[in-house]
This record gives sequence, structure tokens and C-alpha cells, in this order.
Amino acid sequence: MLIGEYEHSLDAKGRLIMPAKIREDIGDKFIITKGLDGCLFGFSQKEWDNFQEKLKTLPLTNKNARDFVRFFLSGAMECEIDKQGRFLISSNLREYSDLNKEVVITGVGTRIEIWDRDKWKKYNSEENISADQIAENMANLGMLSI
Amino acid sequence: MLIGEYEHSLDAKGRLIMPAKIREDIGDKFIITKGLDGCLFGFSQKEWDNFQEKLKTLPLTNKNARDFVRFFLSGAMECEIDKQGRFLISSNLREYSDLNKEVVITGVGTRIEIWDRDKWKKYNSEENISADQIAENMANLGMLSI
DNA sequence: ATTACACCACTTTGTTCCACTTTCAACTAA
DNA sequence: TTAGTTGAAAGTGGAACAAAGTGGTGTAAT
Repeated sequence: MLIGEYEHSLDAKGRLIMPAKIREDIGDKFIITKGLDGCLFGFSQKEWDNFQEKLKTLPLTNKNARDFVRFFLSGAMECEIDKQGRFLISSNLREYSDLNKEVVITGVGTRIEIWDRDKWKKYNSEENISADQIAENMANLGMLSI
Repeated sequence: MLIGEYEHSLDAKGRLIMPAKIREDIGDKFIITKGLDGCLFGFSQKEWDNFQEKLKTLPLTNKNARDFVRFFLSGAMECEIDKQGRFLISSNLREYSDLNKEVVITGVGTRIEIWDRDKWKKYNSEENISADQIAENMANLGMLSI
């Protein structure tokens, strides 16, 4: 289970250190892809295979489905952690997520998320992200108990 | 599984470099054909056979189905990668997809797509490709979780 | 003879690998 | 409790290598 929040910095070549605790879980080879809310998603090989299987079932003839599959697959890349514990993020993904030097990696259960630090701070300061507001919204989704 | 986004340029002779990571998957001989949304599709020999099988199941009696099959089959050509890792795109397919010098190749699971760079940028800036819209569609496509 | 294409040689760019430094946190001993 | 020691993790820069990009030459078809 991926958890925690870690702050690291991109080096001049666009590489990022994978926090030691996450590395144990996610493995030496994993997949990153465009995510929602302006961050990147990172999946272990196993979680990715799972996701991929679902994508394969979508119809080519439906425009929404094509858009959806394109978004995640063309936005994906396989990453390998080097001997220094780093991995490369391709320039198009850096651009998509506005990554500057300071980056935040968070564990979110089945995936990690990679955020530009400032964007992460901003996201967390929005009023809709307060714990109370989140609890409020959950009721609408039918999640009444934990 | 074909994934990722790669930017390359057509040379003066209409040839295009196949990104090294895609080449491993798609093989030395593959098929390109007219695609949907203004790009070209490219299939490995194996995926092409697969695709053809599916086309065969469509009813010959239905005009839409006949149009659909004609569209893909009449536009198809076989490509071979040369010793420099490049392949030639015929002028009619270049014309169909408005390819200029700058080209984007994307991996979309079972196929690649070849886009004119500007058209790709434009496609990605459309409202329906925003992360919010993608998330919205997830539910409709039966993809409730990642 | 002209055109189109395959092949070859070379330059430039990008990626990977390796060695080194700095930082931080845990542990030990005064 | 504090200062010093040690080791792991994080961060940095350069060298070596592979991939991408380009231009020229030869050959075969028209």
C-alpha cells in the first residue's frame, strides 16, 4: 500500500529520486502517465496491467473511448530506477504537469502521484480540500461509514 | 503494449524515424493505414491480422459497414524499416493526415498513431481532452476506479 | 536522362552510467 | 543530554554510449 508525502527535486536532466520507502513497494520498473487534476500518476507493473486490461475492452468506434484511451496510453511511459535510485520523466510529461525543480511525490493506495510543489500547495489550500468538505461530499457518493 | 509520445521529423524524402522503443514492439515490417480523427494508424503484423478479422465480421449488407471496411483497407500499405531505423510514408497517406515536417508518433496499446505535430497539439487542447472531461467520461465507460 | 529509393558515412543530440559530495538521521559514548 | 560517529539517502557533474538527424552516392526502374 503506497502512502506518504515526499519532497524531492528534479535534476538538470529531468530525473527524480524515488523515495526509498516508495521504491520498496513500486519496484524497479513502473509506469507513469498523465493524471487528473494536473498531476502525474505512477503505477506498479501489476496495477498497470490491471488498468490496461480494462482499456482494451473499450470500443474503437466511440470517440469518447478513443479520447480516453489516447489520454492514458499516449501519455504513459515505462520508467526504470537507475543505480542512484532515480528515474527519468520525459519532457512531454514534465510539461503536462508543469513540473519545475521542486516536486512532491505522494502515495495514494494503488498509485503514486507526482505534483509540482507549488501546484500541490495550492491544491491543498483550496477550500474544497478541507477534511470537513471532503467528508461532506462523500455522503453524496454513498460512503456513509468507514 | 505500445505506449508513449515521440516527436520526430519527416526528412526531405518523406521518411520518418521509428522511435527505438516502438520499434522493439512493432517489428521491422508493419502496416499503416488511414486512421480516425485525422491521424494515421500503424499496426504490427499480428495486430493487423487481428484487426482484419474483426472487420470481416461486419455485415456486407450494411452500407456503413462497407464504408468502414473500405476506409481502412484501401488506405493500407505495408512498411519496412530500413537500416537507419526509418520508414517511408506514401504521399497519399501523408496528404490524408496533413503531415508536414514535424510529426508526433504515439503508442495507443494495440496500435501506433502518426499525427502532424500541430494537429496533435490542437487535438490535445480541445475541451473534450481536458483531464476533467476525461474523468467525467470514465464513469460512462464503466471505469469507476483506477 | 530522370526520378525514386536504398544504402552509407558522419554530426548532433539525448540517455545512461559512474564517481563523487552533501545532507540527514540513528546510534554510541562521554 | 549532548557531541561525535557512522551509514544510508539525496543531490550533482562529467564521460561514454546509443539514438536521431542529415547529406551524399549508387543503383534500378521508368
